[in-house]
Amino acid sequence: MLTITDVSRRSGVASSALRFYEERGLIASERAGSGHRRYPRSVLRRIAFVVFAQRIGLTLEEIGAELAKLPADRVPSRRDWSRLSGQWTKRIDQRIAELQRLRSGLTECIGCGCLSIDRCSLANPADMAGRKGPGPRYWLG
Amino acid sequence: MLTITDVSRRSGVASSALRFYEERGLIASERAGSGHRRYPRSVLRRIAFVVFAQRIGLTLEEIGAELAKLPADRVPSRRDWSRLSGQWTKRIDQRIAELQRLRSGLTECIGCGCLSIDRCSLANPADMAGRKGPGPRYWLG
DNA sequence: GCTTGACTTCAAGTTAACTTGAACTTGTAG
DNA sequence: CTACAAGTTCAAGTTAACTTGAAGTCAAGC
Repeated sequence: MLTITDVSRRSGVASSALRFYEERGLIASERAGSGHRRYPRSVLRRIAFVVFAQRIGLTLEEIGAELAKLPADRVPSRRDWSRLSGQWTKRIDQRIAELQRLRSGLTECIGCGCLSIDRCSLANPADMAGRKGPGPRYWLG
Repeated sequence: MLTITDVSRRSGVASSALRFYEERGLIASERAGSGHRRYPRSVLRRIAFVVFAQRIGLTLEEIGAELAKLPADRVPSRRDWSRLSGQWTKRIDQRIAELQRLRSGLTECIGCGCLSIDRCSLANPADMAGRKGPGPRYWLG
């Protein structure tokens, strides 16, 4: 069993973040008699999954939903993990496609002078117009 | 000259956001005798640039720095705009490359079982380890 | 026995990019 | 002339993902 500092060092995730993840139900810990956290080795893979998923662009809430699909009664197998990440390929491809669209817009659109908002579909794509509710635009990408 | 509501409707950007952009120095306005904002048509292109740049992943601060490179004494030409966006292609390509790296990691890495943080370069890439200072990891991607 | 370091909880602070609300003024249609 | 929509400023709230600080407990070495 590992202490929180052990896990932090091995995962590169700060211990404050580990406590935060626990609060959010992403990881779990047992407690030593003293009340200190003790982690099984398997938590490292779970944390790796979280970090990986974040890089891809999932929110912690989404990640939590994914992790909830894992079997609770045993340490997840290789197969369990790969089932989870099956959906990600699609998501990555979508994002790549958007970036490529933006990329071609750079030459075609800004270059040609059509970047005038109402005529240019790149400047005001559907997912932009379709946003609703408050909150920073940043989170809606 | 356009009112703030005109500009908001034509750009799809809320008027509160337009005032915010002005406060940040991204756009400017003249004032009618009443104190109400009046915008020249050219502001629409400037706003389009901001929106576009955000989709690509630049922060408002970075965008402001780019916009500062435009000539202040005249309405920017097509050429002026395309000079600015010249750097973006590189940035987009880098992001696409990272996503593709992550994508192949999905099958190669999670699938094979090496997603164990210390052995897996995907779970702990260089740019991740190299982060320093406080603040949420989200902003450092 | 005592200090030092690791751990705990809980509340509050940080960041970017806005939005919302309050309190007030201006413009326009009837 | 009177509504009422649209504009203004300024302060404070919102979101996600954490970090930081306070105040206290636990463990190991000298």
